[in-house]
Amino acid sequence: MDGDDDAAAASPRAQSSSRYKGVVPQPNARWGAQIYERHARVWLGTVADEAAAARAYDAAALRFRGRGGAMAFLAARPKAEVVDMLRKHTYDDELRQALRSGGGGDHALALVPRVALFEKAVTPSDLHAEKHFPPLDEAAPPVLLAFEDVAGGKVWRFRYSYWSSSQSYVLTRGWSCFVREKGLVAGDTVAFSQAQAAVSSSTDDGEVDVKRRMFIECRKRKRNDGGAGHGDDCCADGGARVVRLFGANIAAAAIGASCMC
DNA sequence: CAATGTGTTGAT
DNA sequence: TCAACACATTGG
Repeated sequence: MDGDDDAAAASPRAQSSSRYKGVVPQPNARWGAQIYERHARVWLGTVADEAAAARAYDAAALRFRGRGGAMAFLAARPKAEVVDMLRKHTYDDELRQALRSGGGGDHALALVPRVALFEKAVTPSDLHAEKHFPPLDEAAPPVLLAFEDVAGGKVWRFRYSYWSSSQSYVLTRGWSCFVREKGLVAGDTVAFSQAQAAVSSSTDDGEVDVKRRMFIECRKRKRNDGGAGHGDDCCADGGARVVRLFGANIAAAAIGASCMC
């Protein structure tokens, strides 16, 4: 470690680096924003607020790469994630959504003002998700809901439908993958939230639909056992445990048949 | 003089 | 493409 305690205050650029992309510390304890395009650096100016600099970069990124389409979409994502999307057959959906919301992905996710929807432990319980998610007619076909992962910005898509057999609303397709990849076990909680401000996007037809961006965040319960007696192995029951989160008792066959993992 | 943004380099 | 660092330039 370097003793830049007082140096950080006095010395120019000692303020280490920014956690935001395109944001660089300036000598006077201010922040500069820059973006690279075609081998050249485009200076976006200096501001006092680090977050403001991040927003400046965001705006620029949208301008420079917003209309880039799939190229930008791909460029903005780790190769592993793209491969992942292809394997899950969600590439088209996610690309469409990315293009609609404008931008190839924003790292400043944490800056989006959100309001909490609900939070629930991953355990059998009766959750009334229908009070929070978009209205779903019992007769209507299932819808796809997209949630942006607060940790990383990855988009998780779940099929949201009503099961008349159990008279409950459930998240099915995609949920087991989410649980597995996140390493969730019973006792952990998953928090749902949505952007405070609605986002309106116009479709090709000229229609304008207003949506709220929805977010998902994992909160792992503090673990107390050292790994012995692994009764919580999440793959043991094929993810059925987690689906019960919504009070539904999903059949293994239902997931297995359409499993995207 | 303080603030700014370009030159430049090394890394990913 | 990116950020770290140095420094020439700007302008009040």
